[in-house]
Amino acid sequence: MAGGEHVSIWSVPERQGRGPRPAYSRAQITEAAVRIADADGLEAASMRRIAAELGTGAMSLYRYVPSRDDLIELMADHVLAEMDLPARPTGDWRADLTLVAVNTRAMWLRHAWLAGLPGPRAPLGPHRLRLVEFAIGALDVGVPVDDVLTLLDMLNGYVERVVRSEIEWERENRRSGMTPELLMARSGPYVRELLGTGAHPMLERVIRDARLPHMTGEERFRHGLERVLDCIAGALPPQR
Amino acid sequence: MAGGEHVSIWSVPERQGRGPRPAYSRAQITEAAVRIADADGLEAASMRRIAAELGTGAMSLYRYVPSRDDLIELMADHVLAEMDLPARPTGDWRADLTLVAVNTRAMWLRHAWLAGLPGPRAPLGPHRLRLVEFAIGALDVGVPVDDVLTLLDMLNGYVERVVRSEIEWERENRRSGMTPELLMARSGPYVRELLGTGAHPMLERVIRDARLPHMTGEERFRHGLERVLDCIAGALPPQR
DNA sequence: CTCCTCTGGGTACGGTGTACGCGGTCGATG
DNA sequence: CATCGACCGCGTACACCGTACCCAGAGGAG
Repeated sequence: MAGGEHVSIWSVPERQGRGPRPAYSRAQITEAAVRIADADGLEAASMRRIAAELGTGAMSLYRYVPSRDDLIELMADHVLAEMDLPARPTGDWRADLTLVAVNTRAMWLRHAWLAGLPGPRAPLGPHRLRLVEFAIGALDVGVPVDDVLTLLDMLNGYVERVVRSEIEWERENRRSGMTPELLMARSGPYVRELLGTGAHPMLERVIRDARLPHMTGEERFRHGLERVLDCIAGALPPQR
Repeated sequence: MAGGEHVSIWSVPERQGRGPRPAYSRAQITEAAVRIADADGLEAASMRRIAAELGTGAMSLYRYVPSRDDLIELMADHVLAEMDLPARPTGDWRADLTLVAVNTRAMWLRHAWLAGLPGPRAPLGPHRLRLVEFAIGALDVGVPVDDVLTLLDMLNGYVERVVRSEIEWERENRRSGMTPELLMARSGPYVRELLGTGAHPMLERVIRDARLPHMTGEERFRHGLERVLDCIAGALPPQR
């Protein structure tokens, strides 16, 4: 595959139709990679292992994809296809954005490796395009387009941050093989030492008063999401 | 260094004081690693290269740090020390949060590798602790602790998301060695094809009407930040 | 002084992404 | 239809990674 020259994978056509018929396809390779990444993490989805999953050699994949980074971009867009949204916004922006947020969280939890990807660049993948179309359209309720973009950054920022921390927490549990309780107990001495100094009154207060940390991830997320949507509502012109 | 058993690097003391005097220190190693990561990216900060920077062998570092992941956690907390904040919130929550947000952005731009780190787990590093103390304290203006946490997730989510995309955009420019204009021109055909289908009215509208994309990163960030702070203001009980 | 822990450092192992080159296969062209 | 060259799958090779394990020697504790 031509190396280094391309702008983004989306401008590189899959094939140009001379020579023998390809035995695989980008979609096939992408699906295999996603399967492995879901099971064993993104770093396990190495070119060799993906190739092995397909029954071929590592270097064969480079006939289909310029580099592993490009393949990862394909993976990221591929899983977005799972998110099924109405063809166009329903007119109820709050319901639409809730749908996007909840679906995004579910997808990130299903594909935890999404959390480790680089930030959002231009949304050039077809499925991402569809998603931003829907989201922007949902908030297209008489507010300047710049404000729509900002509000969506705020919402998506909240979603991604909270889900990232959920994922990280779960990974921590899995990695150490401990129950949450045991993990708490392990870090207990350090935290107790921290609190003992009295230099962290807010941390103390959070541990004493906050209810969020005792809720399930789902509850915590929905609760915060409503707050964020309230904030957005306050920034929109009065509806109707 | 004892492997695998520890909960977090913060509960592993640096030394226990028998035998010969250590030639290096965690701080020294961390600083060298940060220097390299700033210059050439996180993946360039390999154990071998960090060790070389200090004039020693790769395996010597493991006397100070259990693993590279732990070293990265040390790095992340280390750079937070650059953020100088007042000892305690000033009483003007909006000014305080602006300070945090602007400083966070500046730090991420200085240390672009922060964008690739795993999500926020429990804030156990000393500098991160200080930061969350300050932020929570700033918003401690008569609203339930849970709401404070949510609003901060929203604010930090916005900041991180926007800065991530800034970093990714800049990395793209650097990687391809192209000017932004040339890059635009390169992806032009693809985008034009997209718009030609008429299936993306919102994308079209953004390209036509949005002013945000034409502002500098700093302007774009400040502009959005004010919007987010407005949202937070709306969620607080009336002040005074 | 002896002992025993801890030091810095080397070697080795099993992985990684991918540059390059090979022989064989076929679609397009003469 | 014959031929040609682009494209196929794939193996080898290289430089690099994190780190398990081992060793000789330094130096505080008894």
